[in-house]
Amino acid sequence: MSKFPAPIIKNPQASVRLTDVAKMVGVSTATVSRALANPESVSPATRKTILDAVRKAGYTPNVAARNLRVRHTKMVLVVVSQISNVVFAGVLSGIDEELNLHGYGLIIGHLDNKPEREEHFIKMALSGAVDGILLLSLRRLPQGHGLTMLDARLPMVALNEKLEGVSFPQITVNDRAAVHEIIKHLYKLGHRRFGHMGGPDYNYTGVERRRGFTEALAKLGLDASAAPVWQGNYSFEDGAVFGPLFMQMQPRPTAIFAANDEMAIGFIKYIQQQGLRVPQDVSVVGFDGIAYAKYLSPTLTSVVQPRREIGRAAALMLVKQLRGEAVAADVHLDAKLMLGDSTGPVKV
Amino acid sequence: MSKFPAPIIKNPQASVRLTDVAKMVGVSTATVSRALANPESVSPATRKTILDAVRKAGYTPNVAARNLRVRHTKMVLVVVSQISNVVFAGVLSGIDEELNLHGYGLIIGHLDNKPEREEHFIKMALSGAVDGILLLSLRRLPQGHGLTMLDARLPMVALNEKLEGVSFPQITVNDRAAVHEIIKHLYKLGHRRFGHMGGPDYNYTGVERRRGFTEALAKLGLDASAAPVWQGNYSFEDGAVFGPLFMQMQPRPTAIFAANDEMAIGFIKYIQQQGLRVPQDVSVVGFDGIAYAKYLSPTLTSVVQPRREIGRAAALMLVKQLRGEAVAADVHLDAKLMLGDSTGPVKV
DNA sequence: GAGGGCTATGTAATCGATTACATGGAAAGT
DNA sequence: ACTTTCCATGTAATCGATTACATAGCCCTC
Repeated sequence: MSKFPAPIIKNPQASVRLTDVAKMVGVSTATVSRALANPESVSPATRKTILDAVRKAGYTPNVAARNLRVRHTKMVLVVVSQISNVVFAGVLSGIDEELNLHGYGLIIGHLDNKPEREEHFIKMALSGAVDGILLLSLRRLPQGHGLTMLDARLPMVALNEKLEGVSFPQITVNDRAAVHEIIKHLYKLGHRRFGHMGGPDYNYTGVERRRGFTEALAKLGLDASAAPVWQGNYSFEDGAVFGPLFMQMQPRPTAIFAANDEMAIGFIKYIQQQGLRVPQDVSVVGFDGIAYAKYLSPTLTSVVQPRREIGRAAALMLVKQLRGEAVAADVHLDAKLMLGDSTGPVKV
Repeated sequence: MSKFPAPIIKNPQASVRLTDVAKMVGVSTATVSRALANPESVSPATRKTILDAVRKAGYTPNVAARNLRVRHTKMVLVVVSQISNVVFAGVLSGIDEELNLHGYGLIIGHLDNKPEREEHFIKMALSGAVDGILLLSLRRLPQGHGLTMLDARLPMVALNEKLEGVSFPQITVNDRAAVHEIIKHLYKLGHRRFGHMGGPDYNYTGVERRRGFTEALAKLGLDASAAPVWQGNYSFEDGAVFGPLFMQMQPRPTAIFAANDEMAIGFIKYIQQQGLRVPQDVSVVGFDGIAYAKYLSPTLTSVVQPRREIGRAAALMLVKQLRGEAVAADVHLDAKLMLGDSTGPVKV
């Protein structure tokens, strides 16, 4: 058994080459190539003949050959930890949209929450399969490890992350400011005892949202160190896990800020089952503003992230680098507070 | 200004070629290539020297050159109408997982609900950028149009769709059987007046779920033609749109089956706002079994789709074709009814 | 009408791997 | 000792485009 089975080409004779078209028309391959890439550089008459022949023969240039010769692929790799995450999916849509506009294609490197897969995508990038890389919400790694080692090799942009000691631009949402807004809103409703269900601290968003929380409390003159801060992994399940912890507190916080919507939802479900009412007994705020938030009972107060814009901005920055243009060092976008029914005045 | 700007290579001299390694070691390029692809075919001594040099030089084979020569890319294109759809995202995860296992990479062709983009991916496939294609829930097109025209050119598999006059295998979920189960369940709870919020009829799932609905009613001896059947586009918004239609019916159906969860959720939200209670006043069933279904109030009765398995099965079938192995004509997977609190006995 | 410039096209090198075929030498068989 | 086989390696063709450079013909100009 051969180690390299022949590729299955259902219809081998159907593959038309540039040479074939050239022969059909009776010109050189150079002329055909030019007629396709640079129509004005060929006389109108030959151009027409060639284009007709191309259509008739169903010729499509072989990209491997082209890529080899021109030394780029017009492809971008975006490495993402989990595509089924709705926030990432939205960002991905934005990336795809913008890249498309500029003639670039998209290869998704799905880590599936297995950081060791980075190795595979590093190889891919090094092999010249893509012209640039987008890093979406990656787990922080020691400097120079993982995909960041490609820093010096390829144009890159990081999204939703703030990597240290790295020379490429990064684009983030101003999470901390959004958290300040949340806390201020709750404060105005009379809340003074807060709790936070935070995300993991191996990436930017988890850290920033937590930091925003303690900062905001301090700013309001409250004792941040007295506020319970739990740590979860952004799942419904972890939200539910915090439920019992919350229930047994004495006194309980009157307002909970969760670092993402899923945890907020899991938490609300749990405490509702315990007979508590939201927001009458506790106010709960999420983060991300996923579509489902509007359909829960109560609807969830959250922060809506400009997902598509994050993606587009990052893609555009990468494209600019690819074109050799200068790019801003970093970009910050703003998220917007979305008021729902899960927050209300503190119980008197 | 040149039409073809030079690619930006941040560190051009860093790109090591096979020849460079060969020179370093003092062997021919053939030997280096063999040491990498087929280690046993090279003497242990040279193998070690070569592998060391490869590591030291940081050499990674150029894929464009390889692809050109071996005439395949080890890449698969999956065309999907909307990646932010959670069902598709789950399927995508499964595809990615299985493909990975077999050494294939994944290029996602995102239509973003714009069918005209198919053209672009057809070109891509024809240009030899991928070895095979996966079609995920595509809009039905007249025979031989759109991506199905590639039927004779490349190995393909369709998911969640049943295209006509096409020679490649297709994998689907037995939606109709699942719908039968739903209706039977509701019937046992005493329901006799049913309504259906269907999906669009330009793809398989919409048609099948609607067909399952009328079939199931008929099987129970009910007058299917009397049951209201609306048509939506699977969105929350459309679910809400059916709300007023439902409200003004006289008499109202006591049970509503929605062709997906989003519509069910949008509908429930609307009628709850109108003061109706689910399931006391109406039972509602969704389809897909998205994670959020468990966190609504009431939790949603739905059908959980084996998303990951659909993806894996399809990917495996494609890989088999790619290896020239025989594959089953079509595959049907089963979905499982998931009971929630949105269904209950009919009001007496 | 000689020379310069311009346009349309052709010739052939090139990108960087893989691999069919050739070869030299060692091991094995007679 | 002589042929055969086999193993490790080398030589060079090949994949299919793009494009630098060369050239032929035409138009202009002086």
